[in-house]
Amino acid sequence: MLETKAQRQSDRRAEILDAAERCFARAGFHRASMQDICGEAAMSPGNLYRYFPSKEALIAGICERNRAEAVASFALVDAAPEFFEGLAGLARHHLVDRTEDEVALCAEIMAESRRHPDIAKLYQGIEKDIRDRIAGMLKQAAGRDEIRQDVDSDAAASVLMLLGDGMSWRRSVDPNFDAEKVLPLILTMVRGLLAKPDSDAPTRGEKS
Amino acid sequence: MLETKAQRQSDRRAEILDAAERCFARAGFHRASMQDICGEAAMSPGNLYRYFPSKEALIAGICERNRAEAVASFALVDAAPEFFEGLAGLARHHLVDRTEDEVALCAEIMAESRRHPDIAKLYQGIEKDIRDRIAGMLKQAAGRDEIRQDVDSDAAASVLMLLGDGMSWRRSVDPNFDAEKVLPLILTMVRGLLAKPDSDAPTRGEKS
DNA sequence: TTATTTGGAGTGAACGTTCATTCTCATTTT
DNA sequence: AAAATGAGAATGAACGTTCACTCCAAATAA
Repeated sequence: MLETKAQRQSDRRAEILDAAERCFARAGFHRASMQDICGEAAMSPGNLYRYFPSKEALIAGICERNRAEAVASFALVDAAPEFFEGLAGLARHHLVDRTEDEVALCAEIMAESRRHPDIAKLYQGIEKDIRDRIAGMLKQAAGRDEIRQDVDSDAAASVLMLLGDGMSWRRSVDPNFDAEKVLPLILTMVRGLLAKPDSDAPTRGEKS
Repeated sequence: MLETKAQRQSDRRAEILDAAERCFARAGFHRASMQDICGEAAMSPGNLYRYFPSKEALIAGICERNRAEAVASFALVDAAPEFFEGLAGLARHHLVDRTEDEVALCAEIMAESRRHPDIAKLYQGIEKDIRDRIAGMLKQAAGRDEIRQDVDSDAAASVLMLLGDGMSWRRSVDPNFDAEKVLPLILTMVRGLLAKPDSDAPTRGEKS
């Protein structure tokens, strides 16, 4: 009974965040009014404000949810038998399989974090989490001798995140962008950057 | 006399756009009020509206100015003695040398084009311009036998633009991002993607 | 020359709208 | 009955835009 109380609250909050995500993805943070979100959530403003104290708190809530999901997705890499295979899976999951709305929402949060200091702090925390995890992943792969030893894992992590952002933005800005078509080229490039020079997985034609 | 009249108008418009750029870069498009811009331009609202019919027209004006500059910067590649050298120069010019404000403004326009259909159309026009120019650049390099012949110049152009967007966003979102440090890795990757397999410019050690 | 007209440059208060948030009151649950 | 849950009108601030008006330099008329 006491459990279900908290559970109901939590469910309601999740529903509201779902509605907010849809609205933000559709119209952007500033153009999505609280009234819109109330409509989407089938709820009155007064009631919604009992669950979230401000519009900003909605973004914060959405960020936190996404953080959990993003961090969890790194299990894909750890589970894969070989590093580049895991990386390809992660890239596909994160950059191709995502819905338009998810990509749009991510773009929206990035754009918003450029101005709102609180969101910026929150977002940068998430980014740091992800960056550390990527760097760790690279170190581990180097330890297993799956990639070259002399990579600067910090700089390489930056490059991977940069590729991710680039893919996301291209998707959300260019209607003709075909992530499926571009992904293999990206992976080829990353292989060129990280693979050991004498790798047995030739990138294109190749030569040792 | 008739010339100077039009000239004065044009100068005034440029001044207003300068002010608007500063405001938009600082606060974002939605949070920069027309009053702010008027203040920055030292001009009353009524007068400003004699030069631009709406806030949206300000963004459009800024886009057009940037288009001209972006397109012009491709001369850097054409002027370079060798393809990858030219590309590196372009990348540096576009991704490292730019001021924070310029990067922020670019991010702002991208974000805005995700919602405002008119801006989207304008921005996509610019992107098409740039994409075509990149594709042409690649075709030309292939013709000169400076890069491998079997690159899909369309997909490769997408990749290059994606790298540009990624760099820009990383710069504007991550305060610790060091473009200078990452650029060589990017160029290495691009070389790996485009260089001829028997190239005399090995990807990491170096070079003739 | 001096006086008068003209029209573009510029002003800033005011308008109508939108929006996040709050207040009051009703309904349901415990 | 008391507390939690919900509704929706009300509030007040902020914003983009407009409008009636002033100012001033140059053109024209006297």
